[in-house]
Amino acid sequence: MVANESLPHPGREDIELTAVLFALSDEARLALVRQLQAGPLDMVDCSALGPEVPKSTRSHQVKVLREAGVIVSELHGRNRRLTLRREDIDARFPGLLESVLPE
Amino acid sequence: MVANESLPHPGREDIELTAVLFALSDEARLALVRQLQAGPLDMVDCSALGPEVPKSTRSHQVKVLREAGVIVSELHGRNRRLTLRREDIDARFPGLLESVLPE
DNA sequence: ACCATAGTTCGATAATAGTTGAACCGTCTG
DNA sequence: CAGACGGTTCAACTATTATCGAACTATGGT
Repeated sequence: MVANESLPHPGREDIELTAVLFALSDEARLALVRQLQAGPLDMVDCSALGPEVPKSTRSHQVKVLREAGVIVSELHGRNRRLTLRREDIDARFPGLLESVLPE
Repeated sequence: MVANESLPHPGREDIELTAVLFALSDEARLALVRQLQAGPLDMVDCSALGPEVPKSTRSHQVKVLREAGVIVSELHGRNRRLTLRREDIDARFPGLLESVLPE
């Protein structure tokens, strides 16, 4: 398995509410999503997960959000660019992000 | 510890978002909360948790929702009456329930 | 071409959560 | 007042999730 391959993301229709809620039920992941509100961010610049956190742990947290369909993780240069899937989540569960993320 | 004692419920201000999201991130618990949308229900009448589920398991599921502040569980005769804390959740996280429960 | 960077994956371990039977407790009904 | 009923709690077990080091891999810069 090559790190380069584009990682699997669920299609919009495959996003499950319980998976989204679970992904957001963790302080660190919620903080990351909140940070992504302002726009896409390279993983390395995401301070939300904490500076002291090993990269394998960070990778895991991002994976949970990605597999739940909350974020997109694309290869961008030698970084991963993380993007909140706002339109998809809004389409599937209108009002959810608005209620969970601060204004 | 007596079963009769009123069980601990967090005050409105102590309800934490991550705990609520976690409580709702389980299909059975989510189904129960959806059932409670229509109004309070005695625990014994809650079909959402499934009919084959042992009572200790049901008690545990209800506990998670109660401790998260999602529902109130009051002694009502020899039953437990479950009530969705709609006002409290709405006050703390406006729009959340509306987005998570079907219209 | 080399090396540093950013990140994934794997494997092990720790921590948390779920499931269930058994024992128990109040309340209601007869 | 003796059941039956509806639940809670406990303890043991299982299952899922989190954490993190180590090995590995593209990529970009020099």
